[in-house]
Amino acid sequence: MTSPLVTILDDEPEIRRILTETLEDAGFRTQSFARAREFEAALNRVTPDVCLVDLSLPDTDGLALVHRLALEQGAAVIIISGRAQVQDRVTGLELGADDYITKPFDPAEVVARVRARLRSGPRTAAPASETARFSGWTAHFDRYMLEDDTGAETPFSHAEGEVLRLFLDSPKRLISRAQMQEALGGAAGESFDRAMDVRISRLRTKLREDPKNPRLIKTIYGAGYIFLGDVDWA
Amino acid sequence: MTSPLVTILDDEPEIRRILTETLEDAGFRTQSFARAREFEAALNRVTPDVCLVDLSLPDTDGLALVHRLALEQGAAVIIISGRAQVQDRVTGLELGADDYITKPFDPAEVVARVRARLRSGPRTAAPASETARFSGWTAHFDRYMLEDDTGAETPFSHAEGEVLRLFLDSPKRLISRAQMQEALGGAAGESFDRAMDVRISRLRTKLREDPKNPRLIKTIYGAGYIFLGDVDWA
DNA sequence: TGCCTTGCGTAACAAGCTGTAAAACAAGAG
DNA sequence: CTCTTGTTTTACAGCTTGTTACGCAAGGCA
Repeated sequence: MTSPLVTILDDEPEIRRILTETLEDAGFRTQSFARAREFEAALNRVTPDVCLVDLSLPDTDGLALVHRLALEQGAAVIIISGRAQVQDRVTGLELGADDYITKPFDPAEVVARVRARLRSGPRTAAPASETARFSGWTAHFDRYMLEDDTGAETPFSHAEGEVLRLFLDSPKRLISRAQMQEALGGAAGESFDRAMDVRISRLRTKLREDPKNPRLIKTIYGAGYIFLGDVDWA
Repeated sequence: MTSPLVTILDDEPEIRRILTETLEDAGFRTQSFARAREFEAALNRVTPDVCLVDLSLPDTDGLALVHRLALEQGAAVIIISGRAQVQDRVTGLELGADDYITKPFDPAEVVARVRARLRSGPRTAAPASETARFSGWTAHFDRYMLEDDTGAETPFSHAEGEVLRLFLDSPKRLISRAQMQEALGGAAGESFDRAMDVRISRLRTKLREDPKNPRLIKTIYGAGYIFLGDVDWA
C-alpha cells in the first residue's frame, strides 16, 4: 500500500502550487512539471499512478501526451483544461483520459476525483530507477547520496537534488534560468532568483568542480547553464 | 465478450429515454429504472458494468445506494445529479462514485465518460500481513514487538507502530510530513505536528539508529522522510 | 483507592538547511 | 582600460528538525 504518486503538468506556477499543496495534504506524493519535455524526461524514471495534465500547454500537443500516458504508461490521466466545450471533453476522454476537469476548479473536487481514479484500479506504480551515473559519479536519489568514483559517498540536500535532477534529466542542453525557476517551483522575477545561483554553487562544490574550469556544470553567460557529461539512468 | 451493460436509474422518463437511446446507439446494452427499489431488485439478477444514478430520487437515499453499489457490487458508478455544488460532488465521489455529471448534461459526454469507466478494469482488494522483515529486524505488529537479528525482542508502542507501519508500507520513498499527519490521523497545521518528530525520534532509538548516520530513517530537510532498507512483508 | 509504571504530547534548546543580502569576481561592450 | 552587467561566493538570519526534559493521563497491582 505504498502511497500513490500524482504528477502535475501545468505551466502556471500558481496552479502547480495549489495542486501540490492540496494533494500532499491529502496524503499523496506529488511531482510537478512546467513543461511537457521535462515531464516526459522524468517518465523514464518515474511511473505515476495519476497524472494531472493541463491541455493548453505551449510546447507540445497535450492530447498526444495524454494518449501516450494512458496507453503506454498505464497511468490514470485527468485532464485539467480551460476549455469547457463539450466537444473538447469528449475528445479528451476518447483519447484515453479518465476524467476531465475544467478550470476554474475546486481543489477539494480534484482530490476527490484523484481518489476515485485510484479506487478503480490499483495499478500501483513500479518502483522507479533512482540512480544515475555520470562522469565517474553516481547519484542515488533514493538515499540522497552522491557516490565518488572511489566509492566514497557524500550526502546532498533536497534543494541540491532538485537542481541535480533537472540537469540529469536534460544533459547537454541549455537550461535557461527561467526554466530552472519554473521547474524548481518558484514564481519568477523576484530577488528569489539569486537563491538558484546559490543552489548551483553549493552543488558545484559537492561535485568538486573547479570554478575556473567547470567540467560538468557550465555557465553560459547571459543565457543559462549546460550540464556536460553523459548520463545513464541505470 | 458481450457488449457492456449500463443501467440507468432516474425518475424522469425523458432523461431515461435520452440516455437509453444515446447509449444504445453507442453500442451498449441498457436497462433503465425509475425507482431505487426496482433497481435493487434487479441487482439480484444482473450485474451491470456501469451504473448511471440520479441522486435526487424520491424513494431512497441515493448516496446509500451508491455506497452499496460501489463497494458490494463492484460496479462503476456515475452520479448524474441536478446539484452542482462542489460539496455535493465531493461527497458523492468520496462515497465511492467513480464520476459525477451535473444536469443539464450532453449525451455525448455521458457516453465518453461511460467508455472511460469501462476502460479501467474491475477492482480488487489486497490481503494484509502482520510481520515485516527489514535489514536484520523483524516487526511483529500483532504482538507490538521488534525482533533483533539475534532474536532479542523489544516492545514498541502503538504510536511508534503507526509510524513504523507507514514507513514499511512505502520504503525507499519520500514521505512528506503532510502524508504522515494524514496517516496518523491528525489535522495538519497545529502545534500537533511536533509530536510526530518525537515519535520518529523514539522509533529511531528503538531501531538503534545513529543520529549522525541514519541507516534506516533519513530526514529530508523541508520535504519529509525516507525509509531505506528492503522490506519483506512475510 | 493510592502508588507506580508506561505511553505520549508539549516545551525548550541545539543543530542544520535554505534563502537573502552584500561583497567579490568574471565577461563583454565601448 | 574602464564600465556595466551578470554570476559566484561568503555571511547571516530565519525556519525546520532532533533531542531531552517534563507533565499529564491510562492502566496494573497491592
